[in-house]
Amino acid sequence: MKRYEQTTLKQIAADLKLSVSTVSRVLAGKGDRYRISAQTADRVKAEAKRTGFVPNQIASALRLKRTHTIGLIIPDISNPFFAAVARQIEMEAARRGYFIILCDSRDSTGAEVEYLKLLQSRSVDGLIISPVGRIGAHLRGLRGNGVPVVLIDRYFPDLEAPYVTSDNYGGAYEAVTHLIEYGHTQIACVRGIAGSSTADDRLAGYRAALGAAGIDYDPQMVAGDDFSESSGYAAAQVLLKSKSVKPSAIFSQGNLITFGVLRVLDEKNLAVPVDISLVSFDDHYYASFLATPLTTVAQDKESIGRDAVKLLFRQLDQGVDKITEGIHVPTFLIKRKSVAYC
Amino acid sequence: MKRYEQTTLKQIAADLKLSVSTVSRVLAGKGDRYRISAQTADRVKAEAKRTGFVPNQIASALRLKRTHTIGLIIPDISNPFFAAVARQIEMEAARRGYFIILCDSRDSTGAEVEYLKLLQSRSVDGLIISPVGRIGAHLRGLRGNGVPVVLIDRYFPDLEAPYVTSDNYGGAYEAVTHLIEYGHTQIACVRGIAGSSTADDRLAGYRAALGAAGIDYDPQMVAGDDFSESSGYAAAQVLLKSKSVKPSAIFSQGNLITFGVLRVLDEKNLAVPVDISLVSFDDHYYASFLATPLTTVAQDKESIGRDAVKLLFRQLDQGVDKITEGIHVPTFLIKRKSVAYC
DNA sequence: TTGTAAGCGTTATCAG
DNA sequence: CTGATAACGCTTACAA
Repeated sequence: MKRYEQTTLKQIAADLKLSVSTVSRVLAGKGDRYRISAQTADRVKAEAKRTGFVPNQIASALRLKRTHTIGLIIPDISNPFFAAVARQIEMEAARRGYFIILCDSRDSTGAEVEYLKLLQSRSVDGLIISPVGRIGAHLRGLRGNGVPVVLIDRYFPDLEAPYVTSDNYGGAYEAVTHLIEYGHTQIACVRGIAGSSTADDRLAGYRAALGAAGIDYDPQMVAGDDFSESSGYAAAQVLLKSKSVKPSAIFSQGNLITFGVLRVLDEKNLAVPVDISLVSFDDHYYASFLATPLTTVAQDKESIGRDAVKLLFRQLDQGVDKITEGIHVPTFLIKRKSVAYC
Repeated sequence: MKRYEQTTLKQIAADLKLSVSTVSRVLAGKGDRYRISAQTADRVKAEAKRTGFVPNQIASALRLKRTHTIGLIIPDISNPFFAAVARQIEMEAARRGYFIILCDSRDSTGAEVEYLKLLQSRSVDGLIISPVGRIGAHLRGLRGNGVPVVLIDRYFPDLEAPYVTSDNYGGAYEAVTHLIEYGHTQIACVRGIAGSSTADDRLAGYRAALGAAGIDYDPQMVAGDDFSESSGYAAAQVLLKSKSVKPSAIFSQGNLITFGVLRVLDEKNLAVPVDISLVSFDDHYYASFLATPLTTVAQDKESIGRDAVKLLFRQLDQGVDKITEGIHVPTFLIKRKSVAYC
């Protein structure tokens, strides 16, 4: 806050005819260690309370080179998945006396790179990021400089940085296998943004499940550009309009995508699951109340957030290069009513 | 970031045998104003680029008493309403070169007060807050100190602080009137947290609509403790179990509440709208895909976020006491299929 | 056109 | 037990 007439150590010291160091030590809780007399300590505390002293963390940060701030860059805070993860991260950070600077990259690589630079000039102590593009290089530089970084949701195979993500491969495998068990062989996949580990791993899981069942993989069965509603909408349209392909089931890679798919289904008067079966990544309250309660692959957002913070602080404690671990948090398939026998 | 060997003005100055002030002036883009020769300016810029100089905003903030940071305190970032507002706020702030420190108060007054103190010690330049409790006193103190504050979603009638909120009264009035037009007279209201302007105004709108139609207000028709799903669930249960009251329609004050209500309806095998009609505050993608597409009161979250930032910066420019304006952003009723004739 | 020096508020080191 | 002093990195009068 604009600290108009904020009390400072110096003022308290002057008022009490003590030195700033003494006041600092008392107020920093180091009175005992420096054997400040109980008397002076009390006087100082009283004066601090009287004047409403609030320590200036900016000054402290400058001196200590520790801001107690961590930067959080995510593609879209209004996506329920990221909102839930962000919430968990904020809580875990707060518990440890850290603040979160929230940066919404709007799925733009440019914005992301810009944020990275700005956060650096804000001297954040660490960074949790769900990267949009392949900014491995940038991050490598940061890590090389000793800045702790944790990737969430998406990671780079070629960047030896710690990350936390769902077991996207396993989740997709389970979802598609579920579909196959219900007799489906013509299964479409509406994918997220190509090149992201999230979309790639889910696609790999999809292919593996198909393969395990002896079903040929057909690239025509895959569509979609990113994780947005509009991409889901467009993809579902081409999938359902196609002459060469006739899906009896759809595997959607994300919650927003699913809305797009549902919109197309709605427009075409296709009912779930009688006309077409549907499984979606990401779970939410609403999934059970949809026209057809949705079968979903739920992600453990709390664990993702918690583990991300844990990995970040471990780097802070033990050094950046000691931690390169990647965590794949298990998903779980919630069976509702959007899958029927083919 | 932990700026291990970060370049500083001093280093560049030493390398170039110039003074820090010169380097500072060039790199702050004030070369012209101080008539630094193009020559030296170029040398400085080149060296800055070569060494990857990033200005230390912490030092700058200490010197200038401006952190370019604004604190955002909200009750729950995973509530889609707040997530959307937060996103807008972040974007507007970023446009102006400001960062957002995100604080999730978990609807706890204690946490909120704590955050307030911490943000103060972080010297944020301003504060946007959706208050949980009646912390008017705290905020008054801040404003008295010249700290810009904007309230969102909820406001205090007794605090002359600027705020931005939906026209909750009007939105509720319209929703309930809509119900009445469909012949309902036994309309229950599942409310949010008592004492919040949001819940109070929506209740007032509800009562006014009833009154305008000559329907008596029955306190038994009102239940609910806060804006959570569990509160909605509990409230709907008492409402539907009650002997003294038989609602044919429900007006839910929030999106999470609505999930609770739906859960009860589901358990009791009550269908919307044939057995009971339902209107809910807050709109979302999912509302149109629910078993019964939901009639909702949509809030203009973008405007709320945008206006909040606008009011904040106006205070920054013109002084805190100049701005005390309250903005009520219009809502709009989206009619879908959850309301039927009684 | 450039340099000097003071100061933002804190903390750490050294001294007593 | 307490104090003086330097330093963190930057900005800005004031000088030259």
